[in-house]
Amino acid sequence: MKDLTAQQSKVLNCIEESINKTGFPPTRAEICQKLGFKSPNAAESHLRALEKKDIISIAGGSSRGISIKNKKSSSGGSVPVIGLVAAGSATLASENIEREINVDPSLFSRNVDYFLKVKGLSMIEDGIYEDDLVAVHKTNDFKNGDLAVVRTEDDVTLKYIFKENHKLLLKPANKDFDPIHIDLRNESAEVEGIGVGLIRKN
Amino acid sequence: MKDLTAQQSKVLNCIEESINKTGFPPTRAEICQKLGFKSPNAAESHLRALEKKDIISIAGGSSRGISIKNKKSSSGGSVPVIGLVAAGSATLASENIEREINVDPSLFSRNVDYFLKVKGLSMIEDGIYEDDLVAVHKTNDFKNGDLAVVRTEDDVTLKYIFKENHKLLLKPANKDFDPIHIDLRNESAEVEGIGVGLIRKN
DNA sequence: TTTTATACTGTATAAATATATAGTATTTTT
DNA sequence: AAAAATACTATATATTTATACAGTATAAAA
Repeated sequence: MKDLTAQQSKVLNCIEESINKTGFPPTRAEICQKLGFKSPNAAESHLRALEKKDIISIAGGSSRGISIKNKKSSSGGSVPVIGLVAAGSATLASENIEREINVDPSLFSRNVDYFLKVKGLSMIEDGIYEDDLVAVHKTNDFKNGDLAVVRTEDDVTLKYIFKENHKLLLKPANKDFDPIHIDLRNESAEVEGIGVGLIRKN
Repeated sequence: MKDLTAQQSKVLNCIEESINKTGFPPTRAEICQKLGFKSPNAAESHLRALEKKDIISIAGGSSRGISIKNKKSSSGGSVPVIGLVAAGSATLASENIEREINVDPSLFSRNVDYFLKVKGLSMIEDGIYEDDLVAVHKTNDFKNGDLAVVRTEDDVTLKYIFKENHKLLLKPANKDFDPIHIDLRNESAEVEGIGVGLIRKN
């Protein structure tokens, strides 16, 4: 599958969010409003690009006629649980999958691609504990303050993310932990996804 | 739940079919075409009736703004979500059920009978926040220190429970809240169930 | 018995919406 | 270096769509 641009991902996310939240796809104007575009044609052309890449289909002549293709498992989706091995990669590689659980896709605001089993105490002040399962929506798009799964050069970590120009701030929710500053000119870092929910087992 | 008439069922079917087939809800005109009505108001009034019966919701002022409520998906154990009304009863009475969600029964250590939507901040120090859904296993059996849903004489509350002879201690996880002491010789209290897990939506 | 709900036709229209066209600018691909 | 794709603003408009209003008729509930 062809890769999506950052903007195209945002538009796709916007569509997903609308369907999950309201039950129906957005209009061009609604996409513009959510993403800050000032011309309906901004949304239109992104939609056409997504259609060309076979990500969505657009029903001509009908309002809100957007549907997402290859929509995997509308109900009873089986979602893998991935353990964060120290300094390991949180990919969907089968050796990292601890188990699979069935979740109602409508449970969380966005589609859940996997659950990340939390290691460490860096987020305890915001109620995210060791062995909690954080529901992760795979995307490289985020807003400042989002709970993000970030792959740095030598680690995969769950933190609040803030970006300003070439500087990335990964902020823990634990005063005993220091924020991580990353200068994207020197180091690489990639957002794997954002946390959209949490499951805890007592 | 009120019963639907034959025509209302047809309209509801038509909506479901449209969502499954196209990915978005139908317009009034499309409903008319499919069911053979000649006036858009035929569809409109059926939709209003379905809305009144709380089967669907209609987003005013937007096209195709129809969504089906309590959309319980096909498979898996469906578990109700109960909102804790202030001083209300957390029974499984249908009027308290906010929605139903499907969960993998193997997710939590014990069978989940319902989810309790948390109100208040009495447990925040242990990572249980407002609007979190606590998975509750219905039982009146508990161990000291269990997270319990307790019905007191004038409230239903979620606290850690400790029992010693005729004294019951309900302990919050928030230093701003005082523990509740109940003398079972004077007051009644009943354990509705114990918390076996938690789901949080961001 | 009167009201309310159901079940429509028919007409009309303001508002919502898709969509085309004309530009500008930057980046990526060929 | 040229072409194509990306990423928009800005304007316009035909069409889609929700939705109100005016009726008619029947069945069910109060």
